[in-house]
Amino acid sequence: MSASTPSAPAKIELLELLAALGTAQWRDFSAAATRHGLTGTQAKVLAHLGGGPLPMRGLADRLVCDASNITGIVDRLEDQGLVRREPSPTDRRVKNVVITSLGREMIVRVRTEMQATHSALDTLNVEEQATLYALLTRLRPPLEHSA
Amino acid sequence: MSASTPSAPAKIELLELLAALGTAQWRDFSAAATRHGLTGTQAKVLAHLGGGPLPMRGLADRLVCDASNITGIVDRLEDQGLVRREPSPTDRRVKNVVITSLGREMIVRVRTEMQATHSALDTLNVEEQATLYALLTRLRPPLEHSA
DNA sequence: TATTGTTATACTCTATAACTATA
DNA sequence: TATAGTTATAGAGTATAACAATA
Repeated sequence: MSASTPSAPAKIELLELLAALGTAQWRDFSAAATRHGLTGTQAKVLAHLGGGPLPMRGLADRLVCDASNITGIVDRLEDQGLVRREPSPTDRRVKNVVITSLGREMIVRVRTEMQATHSALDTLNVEEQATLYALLTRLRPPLEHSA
Repeated sequence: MSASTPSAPAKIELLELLAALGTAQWRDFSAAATRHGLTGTQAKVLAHLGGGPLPMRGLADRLVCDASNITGIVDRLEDQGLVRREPSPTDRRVKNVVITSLGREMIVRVRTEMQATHSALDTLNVEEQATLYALLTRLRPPLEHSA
């Protein structure tokens, strides 16, 4: 049954494979976060803050959710000492969310504990990983602006 | 073979690309569901029931969540006439969840309205889709048992 | 006037624990 | 004893609407 020649898989199959993989990937990430006392969303926020501070509004854009939700999410992260709010020097309406050193340690730990995803990638050799990366990169832009 | 080999992307980059894609894919699916008055989870249940009836417990396994959650989820779907509960003929403890014809129409509509994902796939030619499908298939098994 | 962040509200999804009716 | 489904509860994420402070 396992056809070694995929001979143009139906689009719908590729779509659902992508969906199944995405779901599993998120589950893996969330499970790793839970092991460290975080929710998947909280860990995702920490990951987004790794590149530098972001205003509340910027986080809402990245999570693709209403801005009102960010208040509570950042509250809970701040309670755990993983981020802190800082007033913007240029716009007194804005609060920048900064990841703390503790938050940085946390997201590193979560990332290194995504066992399932790591082991899955190990089934591909370097050249295959490069091919996959190239194809996924071309898929990314249109999907990113989906919402 | 793509001429542009990105010189062995770091594993972490491939990982995050996969995560970003999975997130976008789920967002696209959820948005399509919302346009039809469903949540992403409700639409996912309908998708799982497309292959035939499943007991409550079977749905819990597929959604990878506690069985107690399924009661409410199926309740809300039943209120909308998209599924119905049927007693199992062989085990009086079991209730099989059956998708209705209305439910079937609904999930078809949701699937055909995943605009972003469809347009993303269109950026790849048939051969590239086959290559991607083959690579993702090899990634699937270990990821599926992640939780 | 428009934007940033917040609050209040309501709904859905989630896990845990305890219960029932079956097996 | 074990399993299927339910109920009760509490926490988290989500959208909507309204508000104060600032631009």
